[in-house]
Amino acid sequence: MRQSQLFTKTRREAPKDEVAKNAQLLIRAGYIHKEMAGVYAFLPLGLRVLKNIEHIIREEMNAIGGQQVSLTALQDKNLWEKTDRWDDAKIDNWFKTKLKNGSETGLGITHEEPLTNIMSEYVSSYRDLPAYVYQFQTKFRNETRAKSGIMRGREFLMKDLYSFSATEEQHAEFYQKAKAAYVRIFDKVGLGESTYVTFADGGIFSKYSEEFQTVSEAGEDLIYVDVQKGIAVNKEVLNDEVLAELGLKREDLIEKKSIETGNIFNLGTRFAEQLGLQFKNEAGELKHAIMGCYGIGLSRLMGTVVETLSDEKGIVWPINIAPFKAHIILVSSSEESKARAEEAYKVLGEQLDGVLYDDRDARAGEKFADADLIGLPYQILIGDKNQKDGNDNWLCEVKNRKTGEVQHVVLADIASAIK
RNA sequence: CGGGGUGUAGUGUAACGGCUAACAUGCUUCACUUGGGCUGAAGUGACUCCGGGUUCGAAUCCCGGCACCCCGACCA
Repeated sequence: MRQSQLFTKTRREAPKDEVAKNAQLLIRAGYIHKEMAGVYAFLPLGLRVLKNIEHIIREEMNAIGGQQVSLTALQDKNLWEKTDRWDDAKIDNWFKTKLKNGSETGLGITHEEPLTNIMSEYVSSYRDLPAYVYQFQTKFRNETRAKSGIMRGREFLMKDLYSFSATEEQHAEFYQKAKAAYVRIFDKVGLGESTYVTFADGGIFSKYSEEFQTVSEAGEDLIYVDVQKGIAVNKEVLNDEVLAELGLKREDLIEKKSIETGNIFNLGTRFAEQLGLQFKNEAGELKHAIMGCYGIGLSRLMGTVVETLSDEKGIVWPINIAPFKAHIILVSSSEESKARAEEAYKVLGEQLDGVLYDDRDARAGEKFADADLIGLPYQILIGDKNQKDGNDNWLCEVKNRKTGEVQHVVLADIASAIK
Protein backbone atom coordinates (compact mmCIF):
# COMPACT_ATOMS: atom_id res chain seq x y z
CA MET A 1 0.00 0.00 0.00
CA ARG A 2 1.27 3.42 -0.92
CA GLN A 3 1.29 5.68 2.09
CA SER A 4 0.38 8.61 -0.12
CA GLN A 5 -2.92 6.80 -0.79
CA LEU A 6 -3.60 5.75 2.80
CA PHE A 7 -6.36 8.05 4.02
CA THR A 8 -5.21 8.02 7.62
CA LYS A 9 -2.38 10.19 8.85
CA THR A 10 -0.28 10.22 11.95
CA ARG A 11 -0.56 12.96 14.50
CA ARG A 12 1.93 14.35 16.95
CA GLU A 13 -0.36 14.45 19.91
CA ALA A 14 -3.02 12.16 21.24
CA PRO A 15 -6.47 13.57 22.02
CA LYS A 16 -6.53 14.85 25.58
CA ASP A 17 -9.30 12.52 26.66
CA GLU A 18 -7.21 9.43 26.03
CA VAL A 19 -4.98 8.39 28.86
CA ALA A 20 -4.47 4.74 28.03
CA LYS A 21 -1.24 4.13 26.17
CA ASN A 22 -2.81 1.68 23.75
CA ALA A 23 -5.46 4.14 22.60
CA GLN A 24 -3.04 7.07 22.48
CA LEU A 25 -0.63 5.25 20.20
CA LEU A 26 -3.25 3.58 18.07
CA ILE A 27 -5.04 6.87 17.48
CA ARG A 28 -1.85 8.82 16.84
CA ALA A 29 -0.72 6.26 14.30
CA GLY A 30 -4.14 6.12 12.63
CA TYR A 31 -5.15 2.55 13.51
CA ILE A 32 -8.41 3.35 15.28
CA HIS A 33 -10.97 6.09 15.74
CA LYS A 34 -12.88 6.71 18.91
CA GLU A 35 -16.59 6.96 18.26
CA MET A 36 -17.79 7.15 21.87
CA ALA A 37 -16.51 6.05 25.25
CA GLY A 38 -15.63 2.39 24.90
CA VAL A 39 -16.52 2.27 21.22
CA TYR A 40 -13.78 2.33 18.60
CA ALA A 41 -13.74 2.05 14.83
CA PHE A 42 -10.93 0.14 13.17
CA LEU A 43 -9.27 1.96 10.29
CA PRO A 44 -7.30 0.31 7.46
CA LEU A 45 -4.14 -0.41 9.44
CA GLY A 46 -6.07 -1.41 12.55
CA LEU A 47 -8.32 -3.75 10.64
CA ARG A 48 -5.32 -5.49 9.13
CA VAL A 49 -3.96 -6.19 12.61
CA LEU A 50 -7.31 -7.52 13.73
CA LYS A 51 -7.55 -9.74 10.65
CA ASN A 52 -4.06 -11.08 11.27
CA ILE A 53 -4.96 -11.99 14.83
CA GLU A 54 -8.15 -13.56 13.55
CA HIS A 55 -6.19 -15.59 11.04
CA ILE A 56 -3.87 -16.98 13.72
CA ILE A 57 -6.78 -17.90 15.96
CA ARG A 58 -8.76 -19.47 13.13
CA GLU A 59 -5.84 -21.72 12.19
CA GLU A 60 -5.56 -22.95 15.76
CA MET A 61 -9.30 -23.43 16.20
CA ASN A 62 -9.54 -25.35 12.95
CA ALA A 63 -6.57 -27.46 13.99
CA ILE A 64 -8.43 -28.72 17.07
CA GLY A 65 -11.56 -29.45 15.10
CA GLY A 66 -13.44 -26.17 15.41
CA GLN A 67 -16.15 -25.34 12.90
CA GLN A 68 -16.73 -21.68 12.25
CA VAL A 69 -20.17 -20.08 12.35
CA SER A 70 -21.55 -16.60 12.69
CA LEU A 71 -24.34 -16.20 15.20
CA THR A 72 -26.59 -13.19 15.55
CA ALA A 73 -26.08 -10.00 17.49
CA LEU A 74 -29.82 -9.66 18.19
CA GLN A 75 -30.91 -12.08 20.86
CA ASP A 76 -34.16 -13.91 21.49
CA LYS A 77 -35.33 -12.98 24.97
CA ASN A 78 -37.17 -16.29 25.47
CA LEU A 79 -33.97 -18.25 25.19
CA TRP A 80 -32.28 -16.21 27.85
CA GLU A 81 -35.25 -16.45 30.17
CA LYS A 82 -34.88 -20.22 30.08
CA THR A 83 -31.43 -19.90 31.59
CA ASP A 84 -32.46 -17.04 33.87
CA ARG A 85 -29.93 -14.68 32.34
CA TRP A 86 -32.32 -12.09 30.92
CA ASP A 87 -33.10 -10.42 34.24
CA ASP A 88 -31.13 -7.18 34.74
CA ALA A 89 -30.61 -8.18 38.34
CA LYS A 90 -28.69 -11.24 37.13
CA ILE A 91 -26.88 -9.75 34.12
CA ASP A 92 -26.57 -6.02 34.46
CA ASN A 93 -24.74 -5.14 31.27
CA TRP A 94 -27.31 -5.95 28.62
CA PHE A 95 -28.08 -3.52 25.85
CA LYS A 96 -31.82 -4.08 25.49
CA THR A 97 -34.18 -2.58 22.99
CA LYS A 98 -37.70 -3.07 21.69
CA LEU A 99 -38.89 -4.28 18.33
CA LYS A 100 -41.61 -2.31 16.53
CA ASN A 101 -44.13 -4.88 17.68
CA GLY A 102 -43.27 -4.12 21.28
CA SER A 103 -41.33 -7.26 22.12
CA GLU A 104 -37.92 -7.03 23.68
CA THR A 105 -34.58 -8.06 22.27
CA GLY A 106 -31.00 -7.64 23.41
CA LEU A 107 -27.58 -7.35 21.83
CA GLY A 108 -25.48 -10.43 22.42
CA ILE A 109 -23.13 -10.31 25.40
CA THR A 110 -22.06 -13.91 24.82
CA HIS A 111 -23.54 -16.85 22.90
CA GLU A 112 -24.02 -19.95 25.04
CA GLU A 113 -27.80 -19.73 24.78
CA PRO A 114 -28.31 -19.33 21.05
CA LEU A 115 -25.65 -21.88 20.15
CA THR A 116 -26.85 -24.50 22.61
CA ASN A 117 -30.32 -24.02 21.18
CA ILE A 118 -29.04 -24.52 17.64
CA MET A 119 -27.07 -27.60 18.62
CA SER A 120 -30.14 -29.15 20.22
CA GLU A 121 -31.65 -29.29 16.74
CA TYR A 122 -28.77 -31.36 15.41
CA VAL A 123 -27.54 -33.44 18.31
CA SER A 124 -29.55 -36.50 19.24
CA SER A 125 -27.02 -39.29 19.51
CA TYR A 126 -23.63 -39.78 21.10
CA ARG A 127 -22.51 -40.25 17.51
CA ASP A 128 -23.19 -36.56 16.94
CA LEU A 129 -20.67 -35.62 19.62
CA PRO A 130 -18.25 -34.16 20.25
CA ALA A 131 -18.81 -30.93 18.34
CA TYR A 132 -16.71 -27.79 18.50
CA VAL A 133 -18.17 -24.56 17.21
CA TYR A 134 -16.63 -21.12 17.16
CA GLN A 135 -17.10 -17.65 15.76
CA PHE A 136 -15.60 -14.19 15.62
CA GLN A 137 -18.31 -11.86 16.77
CA THR A 138 -18.87 -8.38 18.02
CA LYS A 139 -20.08 -8.54 21.60
CA PHE A 140 -22.03 -5.74 23.22
CA ARG A 141 -21.72 -5.14 26.92
CA ASN A 142 -23.19 -2.11 28.62
CA GLU A 143 -20.26 -1.50 30.91
CA THR A 144 -20.94 1.01 33.64
CA ARG A 145 -17.50 2.34 33.08
CA ALA A 146 -15.65 1.78 29.84
CA LYS A 147 -11.96 2.48 30.19
CA SER A 148 -8.40 1.77 29.17
CA GLY A 149 -8.85 2.46 25.47
CA ILE A 150 -9.69 -0.66 23.49
CA MET A 151 -9.04 -2.88 26.51
CA ARG A 152 -12.50 -2.60 27.95
CA GLY A 153 -15.06 -1.45 25.47
CA ARG A 154 -18.82 -1.63 25.22
CA GLU A 155 -18.52 -3.14 21.76
CA PHE A 156 -15.63 -5.44 21.01
CA LEU A 157 -14.55 -8.32 18.84
CA MET A 158 -14.29 -11.71 20.44
CA LYS A 159 -13.59 -15.26 19.40
CA ASP A 160 -15.75 -17.66 21.32
CA LEU A 161 -15.60 -21.40 20.93
CA TYR A 162 -18.04 -23.79 22.60
CA SER A 163 -17.41 -27.48 23.01
CA PHE A 164 -20.15 -30.09 23.27
CA SER A 165 -19.06 -33.45 24.60
CA ALA A 166 -20.77 -36.72 25.41
CA THR A 167 -18.63 -37.73 28.36
CA GLU A 168 -16.39 -36.15 30.97
CA GLU A 169 -13.37 -37.89 29.42
CA GLN A 170 -14.22 -36.50 26.02
CA HIS A 171 -14.64 -33.05 27.51
CA ALA A 172 -11.40 -33.18 29.49
CA GLU A 173 -9.45 -34.28 26.48
CA PHE A 174 -10.69 -31.40 24.39
CA TYR A 175 -10.25 -28.91 27.20
CA GLN A 176 -6.54 -29.74 27.30
CA LYS A 177 -6.31 -29.45 23.54
CA ALA A 178 -7.98 -26.06 23.59
CA LYS A 179 -5.67 -24.92 26.35
CA ALA A 180 -2.65 -25.98 24.32
CA ALA A 181 -4.06 -24.16 21.28
CA TYR A 182 -4.38 -21.02 23.36
CA VAL A 183 -0.77 -21.28 24.44
CA ARG A 184 0.22 -21.48 20.77
CA ILE A 185 -1.96 -18.48 19.92
CA PHE A 186 -0.31 -16.34 22.56
CA ASP A 187 3.10 -17.42 21.32
CA LYS A 188 2.21 -16.51 17.76
CA VAL A 189 0.82 -13.09 18.54
CA GLY A 190 3.98 -12.25 20.45
CA LEU A 191 2.68 -12.40 24.01
CA GLY A 192 3.85 -15.92 24.87
CA GLU A 193 6.57 -14.89 27.28
CA SER A 194 4.40 -12.54 29.29
CA THR A 195 1.23 -14.63 29.38
CA TYR A 196 0.45 -17.13 32.14
CA VAL A 197 -2.22 -19.76 32.44
CA THR A 198 -3.91 -18.57 35.59
CA PHE A 199 -6.16 -20.41 37.98
CA ALA A 200 -9.21 -18.23 38.54
CA ASP A 201 -12.75 -17.97 39.71
CA GLY A 202 -15.30 -19.85 37.64
CA GLY A 203 -18.11 -17.38 38.10
CA ILE A 204 -21.57 -18.88 38.03
CA PHE A 205 -20.53 -21.75 35.78
CA SER A 206 -18.07 -23.71 37.82
CA LYS A 207 -15.91 -23.38 40.85
CA TYR A 208 -12.78 -22.50 38.91
CA SER A 209 -11.73 -21.50 35.44
CA GLU A 210 -8.44 -20.87 33.74
CA GLU A 211 -7.52 -17.45 32.50
CA PHE A 212 -4.74 -16.39 30.21
CA GLN A 213 -3.26 -13.39 31.95
CA THR A 214 -0.70 -11.16 30.26
CA VAL A 215 1.56 -9.32 32.65
CA SER A 216 1.22 -5.56 32.26
CA GLU A 217 1.13 -2.49 34.44
CA ALA A 218 -2.01 -1.52 32.57
CA GLY A 219 -3.81 -4.61 33.84
CA GLU A 220 -6.83 -4.66 36.11
CA ASP A 221 -6.12 -8.04 37.67
CA LEU A 222 -3.63 -9.11 40.29
CA ILE A 223 -2.07 -12.51 39.84
CA TYR A 224 0.50 -14.51 41.75
CA VAL A 225 3.03 -16.04 39.42
CA ASP A 226 5.32 -19.00 39.89
CA VAL A 227 7.82 -18.05 37.21
CA GLN A 228 9.65 -21.41 37.41
CA LYS A 229 6.53 -23.45 36.78
CA GLY A 230 5.08 -20.89 34.41
CA ILE A 231 1.65 -20.81 36.02
CA ALA A 232 -0.23 -18.32 38.13
CA VAL A 233 -3.17 -17.91 40.49
CA ASN A 234 -5.60 -15.03 40.36
CA LYS A 235 -5.79 -13.13 43.62
CA GLU A 236 -9.53 -13.80 43.76
CA VAL A 237 -8.98 -17.51 44.39
CA LEU A 238 -5.64 -17.43 46.21
CA ASN A 239 -5.96 -19.73 49.20
CA ASP A 240 -4.20 -22.70 50.72
CA GLU A 241 -6.54 -25.22 49.22
CA VAL A 242 -5.91 -23.95 45.70
CA LEU A 243 -2.16 -23.73 46.24
CA ALA A 244 -2.07 -27.30 47.47
CA GLU A 245 -4.09 -28.50 44.50
CA LEU A 246 -1.69 -26.81 42.10
CA GLY A 247 1.42 -27.82 44.01
CA LEU A 248 2.49 -24.22 44.53
CA LYS A 249 4.20 -22.65 47.50
CA ARG A 250 3.32 -19.15 48.65
CA GLU A 251 6.97 -18.14 48.96
CA ASP A 252 7.58 -18.90 45.28
CA LEU A 253 4.87 -16.53 44.09
CA ILE A 254 5.39 -13.02 42.79
CA GLU A 255 2.52 -10.56 42.60
CA LYS A 256 1.98 -8.96 39.19
CA LYS A 257 -0.63 -6.79 37.53
CA SER A 258 -2.05 -8.39 34.45
CA ILE A 259 -4.59 -8.23 31.67
CA GLU A 260 -7.08 -11.04 31.18
CA THR A 261 -6.58 -11.82 27.52
CA GLY A 262 -8.31 -15.19 27.39
CA ASN A 263 -10.51 -17.40 29.52
CA ILE A 264 -11.56 -21.02 29.33
CA PHE A 265 -14.45 -22.47 31.31
CA ASN A 266 -15.95 -25.83 32.00
CA LEU A 267 -19.67 -25.18 31.73
CA GLY A 268 -20.80 -28.64 32.75
CA THR A 269 -24.33 -29.62 31.77
CA ARG A 270 -26.04 -26.45 32.98
CA PHE A 271 -26.93 -25.02 29.60
CA ALA A 272 -27.75 -28.39 28.10
CA GLU A 273 -30.21 -29.01 30.92
CA GLN A 274 -31.87 -25.62 30.74
CA LEU A 275 -32.11 -25.56 26.97
CA GLY A 276 -32.77 -29.23 26.36
CA LEU A 277 -29.61 -30.37 24.62
CA GLN A 278 -29.93 -34.12 25.09
CA PHE A 279 -28.68 -37.19 23.31
CA LYS A 280 -28.86 -40.99 23.60
CA ASN A 281 -25.69 -42.71 24.71
CA GLU A 282 -24.58 -46.18 23.60
CA ALA A 283 -26.74 -47.76 26.26
CA GLY A 284 -29.75 -45.87 24.98
CA GLU A 285 -29.88 -43.55 27.99
CA LEU A 286 -30.82 -39.90 27.62
CA LYS A 287 -27.91 -37.64 28.62
CA HIS A 288 -27.09 -33.95 28.66
CA ALA A 289 -24.14 -32.67 26.70
CA ILE A 290 -21.15 -31.39 28.64
CA MET A 291 -20.07 -27.99 27.49
CA GLY A 292 -17.00 -25.82 27.60
CA CYS A 293 -16.48 -22.21 26.61
CA TYR A 294 -13.24 -20.71 25.33
CA GLY A 295 -12.93 -16.98 24.69
CA ILE A 296 -10.33 -14.52 23.46
CA GLY A 297 -10.99 -10.82 22.96
CA LEU A 298 -9.26 -9.89 19.70
CA SER A 299 -9.42 -6.16 20.18
CA ARG A 300 -8.25 -6.48 23.75
CA LEU A 301 -5.40 -8.68 22.56
CA MET A 302 -4.42 -5.99 20.07
CA GLY A 303 -4.50 -3.39 22.83
CA THR A 304 -2.43 -5.63 25.08
CA VAL A 305 0.26 -5.98 22.43
CA VAL A 306 0.47 -2.20 22.07
CA GLU A 307 0.39 -1.73 25.80
CA THR A 308 3.20 -4.19 26.51
CA LEU A 309 5.48 -4.06 23.48
CA SER A 310 5.60 -0.43 22.39
CA ASP A 311 8.47 1.93 23.20
CA GLU A 312 8.91 5.70 23.52
CA LYS A 313 8.89 6.16 19.76
CA GLY A 314 5.73 4.26 19.08
CA ILE A 315 4.25 0.85 18.46
CA VAL A 316 6.37 -2.27 17.94
CA TRP A 317 4.33 -4.99 16.24
CA PRO A 318 5.27 -8.65 16.45
CA ILE A 319 5.76 -9.85 12.89
CA ASN A 320 2.77 -12.19 12.82
CA ILE A 321 0.18 -9.53 13.51
CA ALA A 322 1.78 -6.40 12.05
CA PRO A 323 -0.44 -4.79 9.42
CA PHE A 324 2.51 -5.14 7.04
CA LYS A 325 5.84 -6.84 7.64
CA ALA A 326 7.88 -4.10 6.08
CA HIS A 327 7.81 -0.35 5.60
CA ILE A 328 9.69 0.87 2.55
CA ILE A 329 10.89 4.38 3.14
CA LEU A 330 12.10 6.50 0.25
CA VAL A 331 14.49 8.96 1.83
CA SER A 332 15.94 10.76 -1.18
CA SER A 333 14.25 12.69 -3.92
CA SER A 334 16.53 11.64 -6.77
CA GLU A 335 15.01 9.76 -9.71
CA GLU A 336 17.43 6.86 -9.21
CA SER A 337 16.38 6.31 -5.62
CA LYS A 338 12.76 6.70 -6.48
CA ALA A 339 13.01 4.10 -9.23
CA ARG A 340 14.68 1.66 -6.85
CA ALA A 341 12.02 2.24 -4.22
CA GLU A 342 9.28 1.59 -6.78
CA GLU A 343 11.04 -1.61 -7.76
CA ALA A 344 11.31 -2.67 -4.14
CA TYR A 345 7.62 -1.93 -3.61
CA LYS A 346 6.71 -4.15 -6.54
CA VAL A 347 8.99 -7.05 -5.61
CA LEU A 348 8.48 -7.07 -1.86
CA GLY A 349 4.78 -6.43 -2.20
CA GLU A 350 4.47 -9.74 -4.01
CA GLN A 351 6.85 -11.65 -1.77
CA LEU A 352 5.53 -10.40 1.55
CA ASP A 353 1.82 -10.21 0.79
CA GLY A 354 1.84 -6.44 0.78
CA VAL A 355 4.12 -3.80 2.25
CA LEU A 356 3.63 -0.20 3.25
CA TYR A 357 5.55 2.13 0.98
CA ASP A 358 6.19 5.68 2.10
CA ASP A 359 6.24 7.37 -1.28
CA ARG A 360 5.19 10.73 0.11
CA ASP A 361 6.99 13.89 -0.82
CA ALA A 362 8.15 14.54 2.72
CA ARG A 363 11.40 14.95 4.55
CA ALA A 364 13.22 11.88 5.77
CA GLY A 365 12.96 12.85 9.42
CA GLU A 366 9.22 13.05 9.28
CA LYS A 367 9.03 9.69 7.53
CA PHE A 368 11.23 8.04 10.13
CA ALA A 369 9.16 9.44 12.97
CA ASP A 370 5.98 8.18 11.32
CA ALA A 371 7.46 4.77 10.59
CA ASP A 372 8.57 4.37 14.20
CA LEU A 373 5.12 5.35 15.41
CA ILE A 374 3.32 2.99 13.02
CA GLY A 375 5.68 0.28 14.16
CA LEU A 376 6.10 -2.18 11.30
CA PRO A 377 8.77 -4.79 12.17
CA TYR A 378 11.20 -3.83 9.40
CA GLN A 379 11.98 -0.47 7.83
CA ILE A 380 13.62 -0.60 4.45
CA LEU A 381 15.46 2.60 3.67
CA ILE A 382 16.12 3.41 0.09
CA GLY A 383 18.04 6.53 -0.84
CA ASP A 384 21.13 8.08 -2.33
CA LYS A 385 23.34 6.93 0.52
CA ASN A 386 22.71 3.25 -0.20
CA GLN A 387 25.80 1.42 -1.43
CA LYS A 388 26.46 -1.40 -3.84
CA ASP A 389 27.82 -4.85 -3.14
CA GLY A 390 30.75 -6.51 -4.97
CA ASN A 391 28.49 -7.52 -7.84
CA ASP A 392 27.34 -3.97 -8.48
CA ASN A 393 23.91 -4.60 -6.93
CA TRP A 394 22.32 -1.96 -4.72
CA LEU A 395 22.09 -2.70 -1.03
CA CYS A 396 19.04 -1.57 0.92
CA GLU A 397 19.20 -0.67 4.59
CA VAL A 398 16.94 -3.00 6.51
CA LYS A 399 16.31 -1.74 10.01
CA ASN A 400 14.71 -3.81 12.74
CA ARG A 401 12.14 -1.65 14.50
CA LYS A 402 12.48 -3.47 17.78
CA THR A 403 16.24 -3.77 18.09
CA GLY A 404 17.34 -0.91 15.87
CA GLU A 405 19.76 -3.29 14.21
CA VAL A 406 20.57 -2.44 10.58
CA GLN A 407 21.50 -4.89 7.83
CA HIS A 408 22.51 -4.10 4.27
CA VAL A 409 20.76 -6.47 1.92
CA VAL A 410 20.20 -6.68 -1.83
CA LEU A 411 16.57 -6.47 -2.83
CA ALA A 412 16.34 -10.09 -3.91
CA ASP A 413 17.33 -11.29 -0.43
CA ILE A 414 15.19 -9.01 1.73
CA ALA A 415 12.07 -11.17 1.87
CA SER A 416 13.96 -14.21 3.10
CA ALA A 417 16.03 -12.11 5.48
CA ILE A 418 13.06 -10.76 7.39
CA LYS A 419 10.53 -13.58 7.40
C1' C B 1 -24.00 3.22 40.06
C1' G B 2 -21.21 6.58 44.06
C1' G B 3 -17.14 10.26 44.22
C1' G B 4 -13.84 13.77 41.68
C1' G B 5 -12.46 16.50 37.29
C1' U B 6 -12.75 18.62 32.29
C1' G B 7 -15.43 20.66 27.83
C1' U B 8 -12.12 26.93 23.51
C1' A B 9 -10.11 26.06 15.28
C1' G B 10 -8.78 19.07 12.84
C1' U B 11 -5.14 18.29 17.19
C1' G B 12 -2.57 20.23 21.71
C1' U B 13 -2.68 24.55 24.75
C1' A B 14 -3.56 30.14 26.32
C1' A B 15 -6.83 34.25 27.47
C1' C B 16 -8.21 39.36 35.02
C1' G B 17 -15.89 39.48 34.18
C1' G B 18 -13.79 44.26 29.49
C1' C B 19 -10.00 45.79 22.64
C1' U B 20 -11.05 41.88 16.54
C1' A B 21 -10.66 34.90 21.46
C1' A B 22 -4.06 34.17 21.29
C1' C B 23 0.06 30.51 20.40
C1' A B 24 1.83 25.92 18.44
C1' U B 25 0.75 22.13 15.20
C1' G B 26 -2.13 20.70 10.97
C1' C B 27 -3.97 22.17 6.12
C1' U B 28 -3.35 25.56 1.23
C1' U B 29 0.14 28.44 -1.92
C1' C B 30 5.19 30.19 -3.05
C1' A B 31 10.40 30.04 -2.30
C1' C B 32 14.26 27.15 -0.16
C1' U B 33 15.80 22.46 1.60
C1' U B 34 16.13 17.03 1.29
C1' G B 35 19.14 10.27 5.70
C1' G B 36 15.76 11.78 12.10
C1' G B 37 9.35 15.83 12.78
C1' C B 38 14.28 21.97 7.95
C1' U B 39 13.92 27.53 6.97
C1' G B 40 11.25 31.95 5.31
C1' A B 41 6.69 34.32 3.49
C1' A B 42 1.46 34.62 2.66
C1' G B 43 -3.14 32.27 3.64
C1' U B 44 -6.92 28.88 6.03
C1' G B 45 -9.53 27.41 10.03
C1' A B 46 -13.99 28.73 16.49
C1' C B 47 -21.99 30.21 17.13
C1' U B 48 -15.67 29.11 23.23
C1' C B 49 -20.42 21.50 24.18
C1' C B 50 -26.05 22.65 24.40
C1' G B 51 -30.05 25.52 26.91
C1' G B 52 -31.29 29.09 30.44
C1' G B 53 -29.79 32.99 34.05
C1' U B 54 -26.78 37.13 36.49
C1' U B 55 -24.38 41.65 34.39
C1' C B 56 -23.65 47.77 30.95
C1' G B 57 -20.56 43.59 29.35
C1' A B 58 -19.70 36.22 30.00
C1' A B 59 -14.99 31.52 27.12
C1' U B 60 -14.69 33.32 32.28
C1' C B 61 -19.87 33.68 37.45
C1' C B 62 -24.73 30.73 38.59
C1' C B 63 -28.52 26.75 37.30
C1' G B 64 -29.97 22.58 34.19
C1' G B 65 -28.65 19.10 30.47
C1' C B 66 -25.17 16.35 27.50
C1' A B 67 -20.33 14.40 26.58
C1' C B 68 -15.57 12.78 27.98
C1' C B 69 -11.65 11.39 31.58
C1' C B 70 -9.98 9.55 36.44
C1' C B 71 -10.84 6.74 41.37
C1' G B 72 -14.10 3.11 43.49
C1' A B 73 -18.02 -0.60 42.92
C1' C B 74 -19.26 -3.96 38.92
C1' C B 75 -17.12 -7.20 35.02
C1' A B 76 -22.20 -13.42 34.35
